Amino acid sequence: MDERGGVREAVTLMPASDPAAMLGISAVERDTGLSKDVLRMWERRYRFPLPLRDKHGERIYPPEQIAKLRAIRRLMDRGYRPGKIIGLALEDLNALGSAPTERSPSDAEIEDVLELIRTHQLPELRQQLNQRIMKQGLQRFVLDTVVPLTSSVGDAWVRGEFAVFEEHLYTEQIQSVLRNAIASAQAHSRAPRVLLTSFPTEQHYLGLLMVESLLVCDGATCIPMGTEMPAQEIIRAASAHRADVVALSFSAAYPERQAASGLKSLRAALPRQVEIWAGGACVRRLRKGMDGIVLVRTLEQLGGLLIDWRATHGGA
Amino acid sequence: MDERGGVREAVTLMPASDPAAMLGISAVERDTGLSKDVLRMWERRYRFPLPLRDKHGERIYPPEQIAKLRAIRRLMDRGYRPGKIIGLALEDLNALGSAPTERSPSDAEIEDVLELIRTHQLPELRQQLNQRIMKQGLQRFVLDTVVPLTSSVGDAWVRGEFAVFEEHLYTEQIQSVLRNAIASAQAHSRAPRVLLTSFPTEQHYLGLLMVESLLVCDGATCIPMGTEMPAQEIIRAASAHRADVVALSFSAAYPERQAASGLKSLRAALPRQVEIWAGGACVRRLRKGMDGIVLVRTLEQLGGLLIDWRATHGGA
DNA sequence: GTCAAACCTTTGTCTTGGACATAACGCGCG
DNA sequence: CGCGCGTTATGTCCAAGACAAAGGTTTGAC
Repeated sequence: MDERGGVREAVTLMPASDPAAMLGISAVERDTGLSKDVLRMWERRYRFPLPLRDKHGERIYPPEQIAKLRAIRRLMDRGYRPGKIIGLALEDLNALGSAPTERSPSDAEIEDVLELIRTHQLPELRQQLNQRIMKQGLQRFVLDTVVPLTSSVGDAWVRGEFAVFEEHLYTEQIQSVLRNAIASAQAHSRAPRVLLTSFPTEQHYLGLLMVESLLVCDGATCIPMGTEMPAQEIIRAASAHRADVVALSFSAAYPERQAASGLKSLRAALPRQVEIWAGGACVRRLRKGMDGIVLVRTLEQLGGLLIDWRATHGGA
Repeated sequence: MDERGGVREAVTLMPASDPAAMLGISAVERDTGLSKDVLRMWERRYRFPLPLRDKHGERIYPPEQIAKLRAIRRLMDRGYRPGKIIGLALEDLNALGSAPTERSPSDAEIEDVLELIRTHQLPELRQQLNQRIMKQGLQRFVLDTVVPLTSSVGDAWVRGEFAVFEEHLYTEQIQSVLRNAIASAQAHSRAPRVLLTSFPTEQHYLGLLMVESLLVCDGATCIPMGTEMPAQEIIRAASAHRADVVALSFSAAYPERQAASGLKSLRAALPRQVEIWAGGACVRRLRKGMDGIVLVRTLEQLGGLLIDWRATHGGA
């Protein structure tokens, strides 16, 4: 009932857009992550988007508007506010977005992998990734390959160079490869015991997997709980599993404010000896530190944090 | 902004419920999967739920009502309609739900695993699962262990015997184990090429993983695309990867009608030589067969389907 | 000069009630 | 029985408004 993503007929005969690509408000909500309420509110306030209407008077969004909405959403994730950018043309938005493209040194190697995705060479992709793990070791693989690769894929996707399915396929393969590597590396379980998860609405799994990989490399004991864990449950789980650290991941799309307040109340509820580590793109944007919470701004820090923890708790 | 799951104060001083456990309408939507519109509509039509109001006049739902909503949702997934059951007491709902508990013969072994989850013995759980794979082989493991185990865990969860985090932890471990098994089993890639995915809003990943496991056991080439793939993308992906079969998974919660219409339009858009296999709890409820679509009512059928396919397409 | 409190602006969520599409049900007819 | 059809049950969408909370900005104190 909440899905009307199928074909809809426009009431007008404007040849502007392919009627097959028009989406209802529910489908746009899914596609862009902007709630129905927000879509209607923007229409009222900013006069964008201005969808057509089907024969029943319901909104149908042409693909151009959906593309622009996606671009806006992407910029908002980076901290822009809608009022400032909603008036810009799609190309200007894209320019804003791709401006700070920080290409890493090992450009060529990344490009090779992108090419495999582009040409749908699944076995070769898998092999290539496994080969890199072998060559670099899991730790360097995550830091030097997975991180830049994932952001390149994300960029290519918003620029329309990658289809949705290509991005999914990539994610799928990386997850598979990382899980396997984790399983192999996971042998001796030493302290600390780290509980890995994210808050509700935060579905990004890959970040958690990268963290788990790095922690396992350094011999920590991981308790992976998957995504979208309510605070109450995190507290119960930390106690049940005698966690020393609760590690939370926040993607760029996660609202900063929500992250801060969630962390604060979690801090208040957890015993003081349990550390909280917060990481991910959202955390990178937070200006101030938070009391009793370790902000992990880059994955490279993780190793050091482990060492610190062991130094502090070694005697205990 | 869309998250108000935190503590809220009730306007009344009724001692009926713990104010800390009250949730706003957004949180309830996430928790139950019932949209805000539906929650408000039920309140109008059926006089349930009847949430309290906070000082701003906004709905706050006490835990009892949330529990009942969850039970209703669960029954609806099994085909009940809201009007018939919304008047029942929570205990009656639970009785309805747990009535057809088909306990499998190997009860005791399942119970052992449940106990490990209950007592939070992560390494033992992992070991136990891996041991079973070794003993039974991947195929029997999926059919005889994962399937009944998963449904037992689900039942225990709705009965409140398992916490959310315990269920997540279980899911996490099973996925990890299955992925590893898939990676090991995946060697020679033979026909058919099977594209694995689900429609948008269908997030259940475990079903896909089980299917992939079984297919890999029989030497098929799997192209796992993850969940929530729009029909348009499935079509593009099938073409890009020259898929012979598109396999889709539908959990119990997926609306039947949506499944049927989605499958129909997908069938119309895909080339005739590409088969469509649809499986999952939702499909099991569908009465009639659909033209040009293979309904996989139980996972056991998969092996036979592969054999059939190869028999038909062997010469080509 | 720096920090913080107070204020203004922007933005998103919630509310109500109604309209309406359409799925599911149940009945009567071949 | 199985099929078609009318009826009921159910969910989504719409509109406009209220208001809280986040972000930014200005002022004031130290």
